[in-house]
Amino acid sequence: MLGRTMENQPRSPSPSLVRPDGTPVRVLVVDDEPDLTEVLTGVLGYEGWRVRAAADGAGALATAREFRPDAVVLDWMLPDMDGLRVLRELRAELPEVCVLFLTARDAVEDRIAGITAGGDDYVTKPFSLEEVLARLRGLLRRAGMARESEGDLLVVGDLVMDEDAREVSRAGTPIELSRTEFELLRFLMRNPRRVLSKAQILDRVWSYDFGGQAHVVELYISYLRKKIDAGRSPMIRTVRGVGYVLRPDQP
Amino acid sequence: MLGRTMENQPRSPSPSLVRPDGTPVRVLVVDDEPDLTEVLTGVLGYEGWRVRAAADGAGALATAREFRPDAVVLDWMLPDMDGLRVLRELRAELPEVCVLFLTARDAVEDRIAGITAGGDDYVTKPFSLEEVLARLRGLLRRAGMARESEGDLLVVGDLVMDEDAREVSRAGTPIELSRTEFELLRFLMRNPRRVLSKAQILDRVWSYDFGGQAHVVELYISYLRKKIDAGRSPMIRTVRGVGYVLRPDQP
DNA sequence: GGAACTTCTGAGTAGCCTCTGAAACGGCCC
DNA sequence: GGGCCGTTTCAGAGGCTACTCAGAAGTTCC
Repeated sequence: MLGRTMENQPRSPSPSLVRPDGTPVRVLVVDDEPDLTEVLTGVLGYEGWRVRAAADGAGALATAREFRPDAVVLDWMLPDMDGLRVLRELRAELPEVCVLFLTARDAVEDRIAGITAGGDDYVTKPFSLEEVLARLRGLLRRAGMARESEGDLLVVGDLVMDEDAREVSRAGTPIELSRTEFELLRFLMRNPRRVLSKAQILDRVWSYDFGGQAHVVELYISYLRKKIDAGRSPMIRTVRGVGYVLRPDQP
Repeated sequence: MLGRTMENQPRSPSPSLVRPDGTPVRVLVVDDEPDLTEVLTGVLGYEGWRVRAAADGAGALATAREFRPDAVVLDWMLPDMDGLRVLRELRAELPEVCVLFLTARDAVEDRIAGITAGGDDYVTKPFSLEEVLARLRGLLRRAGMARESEGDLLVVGDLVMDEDAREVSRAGTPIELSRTEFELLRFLMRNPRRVLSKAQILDRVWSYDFGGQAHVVELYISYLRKKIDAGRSPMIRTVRGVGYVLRPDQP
């Protein structure tokens, strides 16, 4: 189900990635499902990036020519063109652009081969928004649009996350996390000292087609607490009736 | 798609090779199959080298004159010219250039063997991208464009790989690897502490025309583990739902 | 021409991960 | 204090991922 919550203004936390000249990164979203482009453009805009959308290959190329994006989020199956062809024509125009493909799960083997070798990447539908954001950040960082403060490390208090290595440690001791636990923690660590509602968490960390109950968030918070706060001073706080915050002990 | 020129900043793994003056190495890719040049220019650009492409002998010579590459990746069978002739004319123009030939498996191996006595090299189609990269690095290194940190040795923890000698050892005891095992391990060792997805591994280590399933990666990881991790503390870790990491025990 | 080796496919299996449902807990308001 | 509601935790089912084995096809080397 798309668009459970949407809060749009560009937000305060780190504008994480900017171009060398200081202007915000530009992203073009291409998908023929309006719901999906809407959510994606919403979130990307909220993250402080400049966003445009297109619904098909022709529109994508036309927009790209004028908008000159740094990255493109591109559906593999478009009504008018094959994903590979769009990629080629994009590259002809913008040699340095990064492309993140969106594909159906079963279409993965369907000749996407070689995509990751050239630095591009893909995620399979249904995906979580956090995943798309993370991949996009990774692509841009590796393409030289870096400037993440702590050399690719997320740090909140004595909690440290290395996204590339997928390692997490608190006060030096390593912590093993499952995939969902990791993504949940990443979302929390990207928004420290900020209360996040369960709906927000569900929208970002779980796939957009998740049909279950918001109860899973509570469950996974509980898992995380056991691994992260166990014995130590608690970093994950509950705000009754509102949501959760990640807060370092020493402010 | 032609000329994904890419002057990317240093990307994640080591910027491996640069010219004496500090500028990135220049490589010219010559092949008449667009798919192939596309993937090759993609990878080489991603590795931080400056890349140009040409589709035939005439184009290659014209581009070379202006681009002045340090190395050329050259298909032996071009639509307009014989590989040998291209080589000669290239050398007339750029005496120092390194050439890596791409050839069909059965084609003229002995003839090429004679040519490569002069310092050039060749790989047979279908090849893996890791192999092309490794050969190219080798050529440039021998041509004095070196500056690889550990004197041609890859070292991760107590694991050591000598690429030229094709020797691997852990904690001093030598380990025999098959060709694919070796290339897989080389890719892992070139990206230590970084989670690599099966798709990434497949795209780099297996030939570009491989039509099988990502399941082979699991199989070869299992082979590698038996030889490398047997009895010792495990270096190859599985990250469920994501991929694999090579991680030294003591960071 | 055969033996040894390598690469890949397919099937079976073990174990992890995710999610549901239900029960216990605890704050908060009346 | 009692009841209510939101939260936490437990236990377990089911699905899915990754690992392993066995064997077929291809390759290399004698």
